[in-house]
Amino acid sequence: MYADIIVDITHEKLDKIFQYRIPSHLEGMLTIGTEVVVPFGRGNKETRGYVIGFSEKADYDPAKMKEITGLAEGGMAIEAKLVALAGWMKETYGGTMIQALKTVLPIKKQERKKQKRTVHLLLSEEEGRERLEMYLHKNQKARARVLAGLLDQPAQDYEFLTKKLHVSAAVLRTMEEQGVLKVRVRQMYRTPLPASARKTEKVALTPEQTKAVEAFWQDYRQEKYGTYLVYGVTGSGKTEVYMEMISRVLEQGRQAIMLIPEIALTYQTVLRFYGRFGDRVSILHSRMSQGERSDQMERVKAGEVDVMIGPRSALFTPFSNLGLIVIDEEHEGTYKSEQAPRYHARETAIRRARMEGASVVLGSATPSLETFYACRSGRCRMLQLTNRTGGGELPQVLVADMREELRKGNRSILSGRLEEMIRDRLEKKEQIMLFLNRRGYAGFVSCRACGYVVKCPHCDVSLSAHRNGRLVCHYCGYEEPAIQTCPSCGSSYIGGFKAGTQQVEEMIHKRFPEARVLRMDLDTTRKKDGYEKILETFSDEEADILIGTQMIVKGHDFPNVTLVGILAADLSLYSDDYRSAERTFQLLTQAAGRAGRGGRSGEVVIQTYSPDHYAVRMAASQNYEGFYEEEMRYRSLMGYPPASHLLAVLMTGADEEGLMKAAGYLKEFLHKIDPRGRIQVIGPASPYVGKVSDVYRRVLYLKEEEEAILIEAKNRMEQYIEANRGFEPFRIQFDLDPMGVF
DNA sequence: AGCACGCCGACT
DNA sequence: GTCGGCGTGCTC
Repeated sequence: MYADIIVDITHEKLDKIFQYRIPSHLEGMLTIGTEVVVPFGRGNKETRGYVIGFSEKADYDPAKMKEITGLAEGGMAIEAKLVALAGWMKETYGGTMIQALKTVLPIKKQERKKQKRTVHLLLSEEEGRERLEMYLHKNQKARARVLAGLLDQPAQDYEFLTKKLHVSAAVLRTMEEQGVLKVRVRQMYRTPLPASARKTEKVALTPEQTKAVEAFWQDYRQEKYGTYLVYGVTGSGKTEVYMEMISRVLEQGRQAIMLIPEIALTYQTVLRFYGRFGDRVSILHSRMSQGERSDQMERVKAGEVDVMIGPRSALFTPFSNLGLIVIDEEHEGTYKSEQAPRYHARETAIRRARMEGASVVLGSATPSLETFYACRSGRCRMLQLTNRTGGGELPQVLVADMREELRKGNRSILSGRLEEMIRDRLEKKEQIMLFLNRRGYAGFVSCRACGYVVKCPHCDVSLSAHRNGRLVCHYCGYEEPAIQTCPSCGSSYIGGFKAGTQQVEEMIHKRFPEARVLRMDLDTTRKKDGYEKILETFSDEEADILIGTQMIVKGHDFPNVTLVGILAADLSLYSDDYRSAERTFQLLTQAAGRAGRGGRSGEVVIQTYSPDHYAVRMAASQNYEGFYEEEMRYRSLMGYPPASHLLAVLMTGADEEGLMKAAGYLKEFLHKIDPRGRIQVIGPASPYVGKVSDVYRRVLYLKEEEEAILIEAKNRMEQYIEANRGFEPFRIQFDLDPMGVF
């Protein structure tokens, strides 16, 4: 009997199974997922690794095979089921097996991954030059390279430096001993868990909510486990529905996971769960310390917890009898991981549920196209909530055509209509929210006179203005020179949008000097508790107007808000990726849902240069399905997800020319393995940020209807990259169905 | 990634 | 001849 081990070193070349003999003192003590220490490499260096299987026969010369040293001290075992899930994640999303195993491990014992190493030059310019002379004289080429690099730029990223200059850790270590440089390691900090809450009463469900719960329960009782979408307008009481479903699953002796996009925004939700389920509930979030996290995991393992609430990573809570996974606000982009494996929590949850015989419940007022598409094709069952529980009316939405304003001579960022309404609310002592959606804004160029937006003739996404003034497509690399006049109407009011929240605040101060204004954006919330303080102040009605970015649109009801102004709907509409219309529709709908929550009727003003765009029109009429139909037509036409699948291949490296060549080789290779041209290969394009601290970036996009074919192509590329030394100086990452563009 | 092996220039 | 740096190959 031999143990199959994945060693804890992230490198493509080591991304395979190593077999070890099991010493007699460990017999019967190892299971799949156990963390062990093994001798590895020529020096038999003690290395950590995970047991991912056992084999009867040796696939490697048994005479050369080494023995497992022992169990890893303080090691975290991964549940066997989660090891299988990690295998699927590696296969589907790319990356190494050890990366997949570590993401599936809810608490990492060591913080190594989070450390950032930088190299600093300790010598003065003059001393450095002298030392460089000496190195060159002694023919110490690697040291000379490093020193020359540091003289050019005295502080550099460790990984970047070793890759770019092709020097080993040993060289840097020697130079550190010589006092030439210093390697600095930066750590993360910790914050504690919130205090517990008082008991909340169980609320009686409305007939509609009951219907949704019963539809789910009918299947569940018969052990029919599936995927459901709770599709309900803002304020329709989705959380009550989740809680009832969870409570029934718990009665069966099973456990539940509830995923939420960001803990801070749903603090109130967490308190409600505490109130309902008491201390059988636990939470997990990014700002909790290592100790706090492992305490919670201990409780899970001891069977003291039945419900885990948390972001994406909470999906991997090692429950012994998982029965339900709920994903609230399933359309949110935070469910997609930014690091390899770049998994999507929704798909991964569905996979985990299928492996363990559990159900998945997704919830949203504006479902992702993926989920709605799944409902249409029968892979997901829709449970609809159409009424607001408080009986409140949906707000009335007005669209202000900013082209018209310009024609009338109004060049400010506030339409006459909105200004008038703000004045009216200030007089009535009602509150106002002004929303500037800058997320995803990528410097598109539009005409303020007619609304024309410069687009790529090949990809139908907006072109972005680069620093050099040229307009560039981030999908295919198409370029054209900047333009001075609008090709559509001849106006010279063509250019990028420049206003930020500060400018809006200043403008409001000038127009309404008596109004008390709060601003919420990255600057004002960076301070500790800045976020909560601002919301509290506004909630206590100590301010009349709240100006903010997308962070003001979700959670938190402000009953006295009767007017919501969306200043520039176009900002997210013409960001340069294929999801921009969807994101805009979601943002506009969610922002509109902020008005009139307290029984009073609310109004929403959407300011736009594109009043005819379907995302704006459909959001104004709160017509999700109308939007879905239009948007799916576009996605099908262009072959974007979910109509088709898209695989981004992100390549980074210091050598721009070599990078371009490598991307070319990879594209050629794809044509070779796909002679019938099923897969459409686009690029290599220069991403929005084409260069970050001297690291160049290039992206290839692959389009293909069938996911399995793209995954196969990814695997072939991974093999090809590993087998060819030419790719060594570059980092290559895969992203299946990316959320945005690079 | 990180270690040892072995090649090759520099110096005693 | 020997010392020591640096590229190369391999890791159960």
